[in-house]
Amino acid sequence: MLNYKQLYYFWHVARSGGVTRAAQQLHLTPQTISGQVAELEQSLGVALFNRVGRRLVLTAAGRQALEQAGAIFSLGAELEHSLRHASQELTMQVGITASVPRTLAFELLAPAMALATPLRLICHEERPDQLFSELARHKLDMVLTDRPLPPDSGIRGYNHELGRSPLALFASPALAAQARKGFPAALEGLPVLIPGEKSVTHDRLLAWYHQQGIHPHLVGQFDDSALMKSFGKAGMGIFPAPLAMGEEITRVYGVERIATLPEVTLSYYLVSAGRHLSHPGVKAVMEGASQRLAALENKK
DNA sequence: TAACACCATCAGGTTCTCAT
DNA sequence: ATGAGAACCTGATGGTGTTA
Repeated sequence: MLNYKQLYYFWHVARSGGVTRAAQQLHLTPQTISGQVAELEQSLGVALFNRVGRRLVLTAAGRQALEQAGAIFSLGAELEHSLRHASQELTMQVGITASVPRTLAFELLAPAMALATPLRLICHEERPDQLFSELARHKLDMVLTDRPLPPDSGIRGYNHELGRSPLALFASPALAAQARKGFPAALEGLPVLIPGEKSVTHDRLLAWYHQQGIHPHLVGQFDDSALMKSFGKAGMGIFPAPLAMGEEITRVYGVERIATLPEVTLSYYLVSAGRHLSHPGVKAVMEGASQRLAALENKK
């Protein structure tokens, strides 16, 4: 029978690069770690490390063990997390990247708040890589993002597409009127506000301008989409947003929709730590998403 | 090249848990 | 209460890397 604790010590040694560092992390002495790893090797009948000088180098078996141990501890954490939450008030920890419009995030999360079991929602906004790392450590139940978790990120997570919405361009009434006269050629020379470089919209919009043979006159770049809209409201420039947000943007910011760009579609994703969505709140978000997005687009 | 620091491991003892 | 075994400790040792 595999000793879970010994495997855990091995996992720490392999990841930290040595017995001493692993001992520091685990608040144990190196002797204990070394002894337990040696026992694990003996019980498995295979060397997990080659002793090269005073360094420990993973053998092929060690690399395989490291990879599978990661999956085992991830499952263990998932089990612990779900059991702990089963006996407590249901909470849902959500990470939201800055590039997801806040109103859209609200609409997507709303089905979770309508569950029969009361749920406490805790939202976090961080850089995508930080959110994905928190998700992998089971600190979050899901991440809402416009850019899926890359397969080569080394982080364990599963992308679930929630829905798509074409991109639309908005501006203050005067600027919008100028842009509409002979759209899209009329955009040449008109000021543009653009989301930050980490946003998918940033790349897609610039590519669209390039395709149309128009040189965008960039006057501002914003990680915070609400700030970009405020500048747009003041007539500082044309700005992009998903069509699904059109009704809200025109109503709240008093701007007008210039045009929809059907060839530029934005996707939104729910990223979960496990393949199956066991959390009822996460499940509700996933199930209600396409309906919510469609309802938003019909409002326009 | 010698001195030193660092690291892994061995030996032997203690503490804790669990079954009887 | 007691004994067995697991887990951990301290002290010591020897090998290796670094630096003056």
